[in-house]
Amino acid sequence: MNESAIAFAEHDHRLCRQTMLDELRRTARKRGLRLTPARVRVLEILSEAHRAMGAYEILDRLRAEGLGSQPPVVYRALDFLTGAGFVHRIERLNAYVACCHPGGAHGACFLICAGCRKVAEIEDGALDITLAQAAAGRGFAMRRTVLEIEGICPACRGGTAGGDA
Amino acid sequence: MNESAIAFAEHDHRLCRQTMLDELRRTARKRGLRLTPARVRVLEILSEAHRAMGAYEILDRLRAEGLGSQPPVVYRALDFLTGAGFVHRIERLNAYVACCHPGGAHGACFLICAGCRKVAEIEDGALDITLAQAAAGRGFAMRRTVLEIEGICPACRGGTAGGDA
DNA sequence: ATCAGGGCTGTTACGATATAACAACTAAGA
DNA sequence: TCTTAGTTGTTATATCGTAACAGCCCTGAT
Repeated sequence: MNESAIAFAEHDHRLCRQTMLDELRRTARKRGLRLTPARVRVLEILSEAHRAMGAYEILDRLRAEGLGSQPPVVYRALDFLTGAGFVHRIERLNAYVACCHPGGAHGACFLICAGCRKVAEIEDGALDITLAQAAAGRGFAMRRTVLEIEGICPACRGGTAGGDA
Repeated sequence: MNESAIAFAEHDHRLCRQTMLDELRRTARKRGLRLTPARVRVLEILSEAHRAMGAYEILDRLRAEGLGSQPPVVYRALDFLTGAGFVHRIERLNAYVACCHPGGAHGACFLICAGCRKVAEIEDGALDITLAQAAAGRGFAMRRTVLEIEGICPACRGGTAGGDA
């Protein structure tokens, strides 16, 4: 779960989902957060996809399963999961993606493939440091960062599709 | 016009606007772009503000001046100016800001002050390089970047207001 | 001088994303 | 058992953005 850009590599999504849900339950117990069906299901949906999904796209799934039918349902679940560190919002896409290394606050950077629409979250210490320096050097107190790189992922570059790995 | 984070420092906004417009006219002549009243006025409005403005906020101004009253008017002007490199979109805010060093394509990074809502564009070579390396090292072909740092600007930190410098 | 075509404008209509507000319910602790 | 904080369901609406099309105007070719 900690390789570079795992989302772009072939792997078992069911395992991702399971790991993620275990982690969510553990965190919830530890911090006294309440898990509800909609919250759990939204994280499941996102962690199987490895791509950013729009709120209304997620809502359609919930609706089909009888877990809610109005926008606030999904936005509330997303707020909860974002606050708990299990979901990130991708500003560039107005969409949401499951976090690859949940558990703590961390500066995230995303690689967004314009070919297959997958989104990979990367951790890069050098990047975090450079960014912190850029802000601090200008007397700016950094609070939250949005780092999103749009481009073409290895699979799509290679022509090996990348469709729904 | 090339200092760090000029938007956060006291300075004469009329000069900003004038410099910007001169540059726009020069570029337009050179590249055969057509300047229209709405396009010029949108850049004027943005370059006096030094903050991100929503499209509908700009539209209200245009409307008051008889330069157009429907959303497509302002979105078309913004598309033009963005394409020409004179305006950037701030994804985090769904808003637009005048470019501080127009003329060429460049990786931009923005400091967004949560206090006074001003937005400063910075150039940082180290940041550009680190980012390029982060992408390249993962086999990802970078095309466009979104770098936005939310926090508190020097003026707002100091308590010296920062309201409408 | 005229006319063809590309680019721009004005407008209607609509789609997509997100939130405010409030009443009703539920679970956990006093 | 009662209280209360948190959650849900729902209606309504705000905010942001675009498709589509008719008409205008400049420019360059004839």
